[in-house]
Amino acid sequence: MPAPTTSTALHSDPHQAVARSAQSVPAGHPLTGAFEMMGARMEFGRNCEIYGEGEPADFVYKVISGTVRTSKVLADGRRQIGAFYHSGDVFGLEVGEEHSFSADAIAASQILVVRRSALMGLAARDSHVAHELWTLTGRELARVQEHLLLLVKTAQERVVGFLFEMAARRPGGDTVELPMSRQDIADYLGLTIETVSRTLSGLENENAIELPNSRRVVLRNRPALRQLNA
Amino acid sequence: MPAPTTSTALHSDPHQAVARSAQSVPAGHPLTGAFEMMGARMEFGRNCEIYGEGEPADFVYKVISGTVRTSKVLADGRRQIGAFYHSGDVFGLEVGEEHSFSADAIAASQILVVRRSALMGLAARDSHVAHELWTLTGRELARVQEHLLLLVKTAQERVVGFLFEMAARRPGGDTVELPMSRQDIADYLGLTIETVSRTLSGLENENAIELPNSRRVVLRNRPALRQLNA
DNA sequence: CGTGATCTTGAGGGAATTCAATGTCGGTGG
DNA sequence: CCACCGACATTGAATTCCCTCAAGATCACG
Repeated sequence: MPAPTTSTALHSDPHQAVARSAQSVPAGHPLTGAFEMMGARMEFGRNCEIYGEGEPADFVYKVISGTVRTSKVLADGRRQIGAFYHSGDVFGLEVGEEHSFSADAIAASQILVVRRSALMGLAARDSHVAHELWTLTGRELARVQEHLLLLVKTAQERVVGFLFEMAARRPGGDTVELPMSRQDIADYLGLTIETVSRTLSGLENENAIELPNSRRVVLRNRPALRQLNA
Repeated sequence: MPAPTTSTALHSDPHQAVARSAQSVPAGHPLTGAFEMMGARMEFGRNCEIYGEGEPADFVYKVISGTVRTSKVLADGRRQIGAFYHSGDVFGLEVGEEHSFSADAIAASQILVVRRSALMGLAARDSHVAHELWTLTGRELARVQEHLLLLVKTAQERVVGFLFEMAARRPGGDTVELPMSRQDIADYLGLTIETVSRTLSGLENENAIELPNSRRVVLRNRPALRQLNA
């Protein structure tokens, strides 16, 4: 098991803005639209905390630009990353009253913030919105299950699986931009930073990938990677 | 990573019964009640498949008695268990159109089977039912996230975590009944059967637990276990 | 009792971690 | 411009943990 890692988290409390901007929306509006209409757009800097684990889950968030990670610090000090969220992704939608993970921006990010109570109220009146909320949670469930399946594989399979996951998000062809650090990747995959690094180097030596720099990966040989993915 | 394990799965197709027994229910009924009224009670024998991975998710299930496991066979032949469901648990509720895992009864089980379309129709008309469906999916999400956190820990922590999980389910005090085999536990925890067995033996040597027989565990020293749980 | 399935225990090896050192990149100031 | 610095990433060597393979023990059942 990887050793504990410490991370610095700059805290800010930018949520007052929402109260001002939040506004009601005509019932019957589809959620995707409602999100845009009801929310306040906010900026978060690199490593800025958006919310903390255990805080009241009064808001739901949508990434406009940038990247967000959710994470949790375990009892022994180790950090597990729950997910990375990119443009268009919704995060922070909880069924319970508290956030089960904390969230911070990996890079400067624009985030749309919506009152949870507003969505819930809308859902209570409009079954389409209710269905949309349910679908969001269901997609999250599917994502976590995929993540779980990654964690029972070998280091190489985890890293390759991660690369495919990242590649699938943006239509960048075979070039994948990694907005997160090696430590973030390691904490997402349940590996150490050294193992991630070694594995990437190994894949490069086998001509499966190319590493122009540490934050960019080119998938040179997808079939070979597919095979390593098991 | 554990080596592939093969498992025999007796197949039966007992779903015709549902069509006969399914009946509509007055709108506005709470889901918990609706489940009982709309469903057909069915019996599944040990190792009987309830549904298979990739099959249309036309039904939702609730355990009346017995235990159910959901599992998935990975590309390399290894099996990952997604969850164990006990009395009162709902399983098989999908947001998509297909089951993402297969499900089988670990022991002889009574299962309540409900048409998904009936629930969905109810949810479309009654926001309380919709909320209930959403809550079910949300609880499942929380459960999978807990499971995921287990998989990044050491073998000992996984096994201890599993024992606590099982102990929390039934109010049996410190005595925990394990309805599943060592292989099932191993496939749930991403370990080998040998490691599970060794870890349990180790815990017994440290007087943290007692093993009257292979399917029963007595938690002798919860504080010590709590510590090992990290 | 046998017999097979399940579980436990042992010995050895391999994969990932740990500890440690070196390398790279971007920024800042001399 | 480039030397320096800190953060991040890579590489190396040794260790640890868990897996693999194998043998024995226990249990349920005929």
